[in-house]
Amino acid sequence: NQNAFGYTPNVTLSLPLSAPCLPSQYHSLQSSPTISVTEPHLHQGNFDSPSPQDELRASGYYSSPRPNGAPALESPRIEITAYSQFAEEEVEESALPVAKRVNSIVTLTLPNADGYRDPSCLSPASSVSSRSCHSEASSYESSFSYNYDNSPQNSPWQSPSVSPKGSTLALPGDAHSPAGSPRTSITEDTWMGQRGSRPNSPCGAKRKYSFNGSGTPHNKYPYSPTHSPGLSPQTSPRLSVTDETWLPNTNQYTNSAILAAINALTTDGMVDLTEGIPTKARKTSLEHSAMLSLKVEPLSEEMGHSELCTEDRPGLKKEGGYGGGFLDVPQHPYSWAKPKTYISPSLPALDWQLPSSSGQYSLQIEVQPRSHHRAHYETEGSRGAVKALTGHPVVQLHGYMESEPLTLQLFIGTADDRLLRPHAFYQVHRITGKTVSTPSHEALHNNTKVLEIPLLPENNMRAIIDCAGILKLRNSDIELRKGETDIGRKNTRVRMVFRVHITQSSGRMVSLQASSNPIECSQRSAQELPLGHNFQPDSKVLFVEKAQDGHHLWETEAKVDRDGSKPNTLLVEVPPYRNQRLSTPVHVNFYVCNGKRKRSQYQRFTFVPATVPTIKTEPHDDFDSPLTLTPIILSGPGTGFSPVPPTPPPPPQRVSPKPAPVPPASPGPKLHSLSPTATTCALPLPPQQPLVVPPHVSIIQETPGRFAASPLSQPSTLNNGLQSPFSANATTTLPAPSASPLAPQPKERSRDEASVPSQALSVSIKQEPQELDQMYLDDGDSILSLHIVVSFGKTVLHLCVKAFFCVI
DNA sequence: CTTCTGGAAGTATTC
DNA sequence: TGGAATACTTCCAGA
Repeated sequence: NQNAFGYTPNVTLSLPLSAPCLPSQYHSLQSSPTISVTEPHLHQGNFDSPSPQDELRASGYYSSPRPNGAPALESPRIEITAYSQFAEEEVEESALPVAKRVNSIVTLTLPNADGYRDPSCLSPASSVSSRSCHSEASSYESSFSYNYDNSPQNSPWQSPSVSPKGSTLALPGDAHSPAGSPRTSITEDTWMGQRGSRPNSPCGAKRKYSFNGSGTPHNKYPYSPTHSPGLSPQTSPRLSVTDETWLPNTNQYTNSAILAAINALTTDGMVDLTEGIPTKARKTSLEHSAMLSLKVEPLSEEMGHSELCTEDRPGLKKEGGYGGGFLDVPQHPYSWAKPKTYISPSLPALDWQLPSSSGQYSLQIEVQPRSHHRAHYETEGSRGAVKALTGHPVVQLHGYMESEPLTLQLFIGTADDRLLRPHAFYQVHRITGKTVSTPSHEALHNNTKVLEIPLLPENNMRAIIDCAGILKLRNSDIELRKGETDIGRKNTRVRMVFRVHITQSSGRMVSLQASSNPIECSQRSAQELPLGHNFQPDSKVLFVEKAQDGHHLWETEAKVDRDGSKPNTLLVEVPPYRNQRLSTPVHVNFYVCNGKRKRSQYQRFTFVPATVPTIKTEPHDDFDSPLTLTPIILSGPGTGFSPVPPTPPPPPQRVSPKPAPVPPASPGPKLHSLSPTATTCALPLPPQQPLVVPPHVSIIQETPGRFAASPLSQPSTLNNGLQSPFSANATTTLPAPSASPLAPQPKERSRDEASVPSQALSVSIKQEPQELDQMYLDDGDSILSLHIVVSFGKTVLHLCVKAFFCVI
């Protein structure tokens, strides 16, 4: 657990405090889980792991993971969190005239040498072109930016109602004061110079990827504290969590919080006591406190924003300053002038786990992004928007009947085995241009860039995400940030995370979140790893069973049928389980291997007793929708390939993410949807079905996302996910999952198979629709063959399952 | 001329 | 400890 929750962004210090009069509206947020609400089990795909900690937090999704397992405090509290430099920038950009803004940025205090030259604001990251620092686009965007900085999450001291310049209530560091105070100036040239030079690599020399960072030669650090482009020492939310992890005891923790508070109140400009020292080389409570800024969670946050607790808080939107004449830029097609729909002060931190549905509302990713998208560096031009197999990702909010438009937020999150959180090495990048149909604008939430997209009732609260690209930040830059514990190397998988905040008539706000399937962002990985394609002649498929202690109990290479394989297709025969007489389902894993370090993620495969003829494919992370069939032969992607000696080092076992309820299989003559979260095809099975090899093989594949709720009545050819009952999120990863070797592994899951009907052959697929090109059943030789053809970009994964039964 | 991409060379880290 | 293998970034060039 320590590892799993050892660090989490944000949160950290939770001190019981008396809550100042809080607006009821906000109070409810904190005190009631309703804000983010809903029962845990409803969140499929949003939780990475149902750990005890999670349970503890079940009552409020807002709470961040606590490494020590301490339950989140229910009462008002103050969180001490790294302050985001971005917030500041945000303010400036959105509230000040361009000229002024630039100037302000230029004068930002750069207490943190290792500051992350945040691309997001000053840089290319936020502009249409990643190469331009202050492009028109950038300016334009900023005019629409919300002032996240004012969010209580960022600073309890700043009131959203503060003037656009936020000249008052400056936080610990002047750096956060938009108005800007005397500081070292940073010109664009300077900025450019830094980022432009390859040597940017902070260390210049080889770096050690040790968490303690002791190996980081800070003296070689090229960045001068005063030159860092607007990076505040506090850095990311992760800092907090990290702090917790580092802090051995509560006392220290508390002290740190107090120090932080003191600093926040008395320091003019962040004073980094340890300035100059490599972040990772100095993780002491004191140090942290120095970098921390007070942060109040929703509940207590209000205290600092009481004035904002009213229905109308246009102030939060920069339009105030914007409309007030600060900026004279063209109006965006979409009017963001509906403050009511946006209440930043109460927005949950990005690292908080939120449900995808609550009550009548459900935020779903209708069309999943492709399994890989090459992210671009700041030194490169944009590499375009993230795409889906067919078009672009699509997100829709279901159950919302109001006429008020809402704002859909999008940020790039992690895709590892830990709780979802903003990815430190990737940022969403706004894409504009004639090919983009969806308006958007960028905002900053701590160190995370957030793309805000309108969700309009007239569009059925559905948005086509064709405006989001992914920017890759240099590992060296990020790793040196104070508090950053993640390493970038081989940490190239991300997820698009969508959020929507709905303010109900009661005043309560419901925040929902839906995360996409993992997306591989590195060029290399996308070209070499078995991502659903990239199958090579020597690719092999291995089945592995591991004991709890990690050692291998069984391992065998699956036989590949080259004759039956087609280009980009691997036809694999599921090997018989070592024990032909199972009494209970057995979980094993399989993966595709293209070479020594080129392996796909583990894919779960479950052998079940003959009485339960089902196959479920369970792709990694997020899904609940299983594909249950009675298979004998499983065909995968790739072209035929020859067996190779197995070489599987047991990858880290993944902790089961969200407790996805297994849809109850309902026996019936036809395919139909069994649950809102998964489409299931249930076919009646012959009473006594003869099974070959393994009496019954169960493949469970899961993927995060949503599914078509419509019943599948025609087990015939299905075209593209969108129309397929299996649509919704089909990802697939059967034989060739898309993942990096180091990527998260299949997590423990025991619930899935449990739902397998004993008398019905059920097939449920929950994958990216766009990736599921077609599915059809054909009756041949009394053997029902279920073919699932899933395309991964250029390649196609062909899953063929044959069973001795007939479709009725 | 700019942006989008696919490739791949050059550099940094690991093995 | 040096070379090979990998992974990460930066460049190039064509569309």
